[in-house]
Amino acid sequence: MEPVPMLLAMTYRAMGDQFHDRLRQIGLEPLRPAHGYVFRFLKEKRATTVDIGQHLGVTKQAAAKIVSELDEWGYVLREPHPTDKRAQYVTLTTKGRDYLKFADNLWADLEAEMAEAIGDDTLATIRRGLAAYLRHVHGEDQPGLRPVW
Amino acid sequence: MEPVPMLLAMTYRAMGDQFHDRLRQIGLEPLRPAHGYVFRFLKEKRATTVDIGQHLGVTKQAAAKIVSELDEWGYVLREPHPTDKRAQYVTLTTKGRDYLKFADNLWADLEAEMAEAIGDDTLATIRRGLAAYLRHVHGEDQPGLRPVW
DNA sequence: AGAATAAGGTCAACCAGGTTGTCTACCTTG
DNA sequence: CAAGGTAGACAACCTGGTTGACCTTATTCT
Repeated sequence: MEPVPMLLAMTYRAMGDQFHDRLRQIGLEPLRPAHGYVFRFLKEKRATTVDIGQHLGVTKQAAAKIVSELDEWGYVLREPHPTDKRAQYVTLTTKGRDYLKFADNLWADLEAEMAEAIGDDTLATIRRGLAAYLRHVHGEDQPGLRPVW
Repeated sequence: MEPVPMLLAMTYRAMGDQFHDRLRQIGLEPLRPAHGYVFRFLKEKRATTVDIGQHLGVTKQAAAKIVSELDEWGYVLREPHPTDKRAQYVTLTTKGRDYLKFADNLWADLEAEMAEAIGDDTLATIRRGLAAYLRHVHGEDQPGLRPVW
């Protein structure tokens, strides 16, 4: 009997691989998951590199590396912080926002296919079940994403 | 709304972290997930380093590194292959088998707690749902575990 | 049988994605 | 206004993988 974590990991991989494949089929360069998480984070709030590192659960240095990649590729730019001369806000460029929108659609597609394969209700139960478990383990405070990837 | 893969990843982490913590509490040295997967694999079949690499989804060199660690720590030993003078069988020592048994119990505990937190039926649905999805994606041929870790 | 090719294992160089540690410039608080 | 904390850059290092070359033994193909 497969242990549950194995199922989780394999499903995660399977979805991620599909995502990656389709992105490439379309010719969009497939960034790493961490990049996607940064996009999603930046859509919500203006954030500094340190904020990003915290959200990702990595050191600020690691976050800085990711940010400067994204900058180099034109998905993001750093602008001076209005009041704090040390800090910089990292913000999504149009290219970044477009990528995110596209990726979100793709995720939705994949999820829809999953729903079709295993049933809407089953998928809904999985969602609720996992979310409930996470609440049970961590209480209300999310621990950041932390490198699974 | 959280994307599903995120839920999968976070749950995987959460369970893995708990496993790790408890193992350490008890004083058992916490090996990495890959080691555990090797144990589970070796319990079933006699295997060479190459087999292990294939099962794990990594190169034989990476597998060799893992195996020699396990050997060094006494969980495993290499014995000459009866008919093929190039090859060596990797087999579990008693220490390795004990570790595996212990770990399996621990996993069972964690899973039981999960069941308690979210309901037996929900957990069962998750199991079945994920397994069904994996079949749907890969057909019958398992692709090996591949580093999620 | 003998030659070409494939496969197991090891060694070595390298790479990616993190880490820690240190430094400077700036901010905040007593 | 001095003391301590924080954003960010730079550098050294670690881990867990990779690729490539090689030797030895097996297998396959004339």
